[in-house]
Amino acid sequence: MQTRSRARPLPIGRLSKTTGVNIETIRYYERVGLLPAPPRSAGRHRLYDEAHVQRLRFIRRSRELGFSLDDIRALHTLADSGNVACSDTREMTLRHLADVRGKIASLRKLERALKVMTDACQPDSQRSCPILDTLNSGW
Amino acid sequence: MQTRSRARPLPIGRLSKTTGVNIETIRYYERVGLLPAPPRSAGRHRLYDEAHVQRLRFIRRSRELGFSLDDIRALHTLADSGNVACSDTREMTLRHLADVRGKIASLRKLERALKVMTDACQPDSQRSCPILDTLNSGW
DNA sequence: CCTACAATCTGTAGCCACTACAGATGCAAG
DNA sequence: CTTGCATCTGTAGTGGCTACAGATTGTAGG
Repeated sequence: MQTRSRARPLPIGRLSKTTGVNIETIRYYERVGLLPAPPRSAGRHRLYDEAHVQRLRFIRRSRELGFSLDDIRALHTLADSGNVACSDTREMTLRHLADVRGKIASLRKLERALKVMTDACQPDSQRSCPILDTLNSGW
Repeated sequence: MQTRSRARPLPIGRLSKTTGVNIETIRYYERVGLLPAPPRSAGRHRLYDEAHVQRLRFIRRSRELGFSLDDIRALHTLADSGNVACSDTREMTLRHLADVRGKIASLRKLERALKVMTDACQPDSQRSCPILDTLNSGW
């Protein structure tokens, strides 16, 4: 196979397709310093290589796990620092996990409250709407 | 008791304190047409009455239940329309409930993935960081 | 009545993470 | 060389606030 030879660089549209990240988002990541600015063609079109593909996949996966762009910047710094930095990433991830669990807990509270309201709101309760009553007077 | 006499109007700071809504947020709600513009003093300071207090409490409670400002506008319209509109509010609330449940489900997926990562990342796994490995190569 | 000082005013800009244009170029296939 | 898609830059919008700056107003104490 010849894929070990230097791969030809990808324009932004192909990078977008292979990584599943929107073109506008890729340019946004470059603007905010998350993805390094690639070299350009003579006509100023961006030309990406395999390292950019890896970097962008890292970013996408981190976003899917709910990390903020600041978190991802920190993860990049750790990953690039050479030393393993496992305890740092672990700490970040645990913080994020705690955050996610907090969000789940408050959404569950919400879910329960909304369920109580819709359960109370039956077609035969005609003289007032329990949902509006709740919103008007608290619960 | 004399509280049945016409209550004296509240300036924005008192409205903020009695409802727990930030002053800037109150003005924002007025700007986006969620809270009706109150009468003003000679010096253009806003003067709120009891109806505003009720309206703002309604908004705050709806926000706490996760309704968007657009949802709340719709709820106000329904509430003000005179007829009970129970089926409409119920439908809105059910939609919102489904949305909340969807969010809970995806946060739970996230939670599981993050837990797997932090569990794999033990102090004795020295040669590479499982978290960074996951972000680099997928899972 | 005057003076402090607190409260409020308007208008604008920032936050996060994108997304959506407009209008001007570049590039590659036929 | 033409056609038509891809890409370029720059700007503005989204939701739901929040944070100023700089000017005015309201009010309590002396």
